[in-house]
Amino acid sequence: MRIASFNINGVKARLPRLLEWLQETRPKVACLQEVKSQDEGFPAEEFAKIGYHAIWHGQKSFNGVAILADGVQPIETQRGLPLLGPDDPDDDHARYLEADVDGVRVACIYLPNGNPQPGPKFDYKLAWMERLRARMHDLWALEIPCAVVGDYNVIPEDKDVWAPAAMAEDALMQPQSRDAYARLLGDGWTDAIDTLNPRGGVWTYWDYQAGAWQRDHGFRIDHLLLSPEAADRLVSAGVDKEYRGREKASDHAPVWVELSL
DNA sequence: ATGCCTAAGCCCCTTAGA
Repeated sequence: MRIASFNINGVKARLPRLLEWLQETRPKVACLQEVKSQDEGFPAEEFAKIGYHAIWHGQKSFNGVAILADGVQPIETQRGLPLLGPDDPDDDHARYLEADVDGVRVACIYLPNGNPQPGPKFDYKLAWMERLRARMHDLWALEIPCAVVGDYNVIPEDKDVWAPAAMAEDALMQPQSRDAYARLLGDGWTDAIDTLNPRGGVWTYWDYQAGAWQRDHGFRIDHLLLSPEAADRLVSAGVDKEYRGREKASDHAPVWVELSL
């Protein structure tokens, strides 16, 4: 079973590219981030025409996540991250959606960017990561194959960025961001792409600016984290890099993992 | 030290992204 994740940067602007990618790579599950559309504007019929059923959590202008499944309806299990307590500030961003597809629990995340740091946006990012960790503890306890995939907006290590110095002040690679990500791995989750490419040098994002794509100035922030029951069945994982070079591309490339289920 | 693109909104500038 192939599970893919793609930060599409606008579902309407990206629709032809997105349909093309789905038909060419045919993932069983496709998690989308930065849909940038309200619920009523989500083009579910376009996906249905090519055999994909969908659930989505939209928002005006930015954010927005969706889960598509080939030939089956994803069964929604959670929308938004549960708050950690009465003092936890309410979170109205559309950044988390979770569903069962053919016995696999799939969570689609769009983790906050956090820039500029320090500041309230960075605080929001770190708080969101704590809520995510709590949810992942619950997912872990299910003891079923589970994949938490999406745009984590964290560069885990220096080997995951073309020039660490160029990004030193960015929220994506602050020690607090990295520590929070490392805690997820410390809990036992498997970073599929890193496991198969331990030396690094794998990018999933290239900025639109300053010729970053042409110069291969990228970094890795789109991750696929697997529970032990899924990691035991890890066959391969990778980046559909060529889609970043196509006409009207997103600034992210799709990532995917193949499980023997 | 700054801007370099791109998408969306109520839309010819601002916000957000990373």
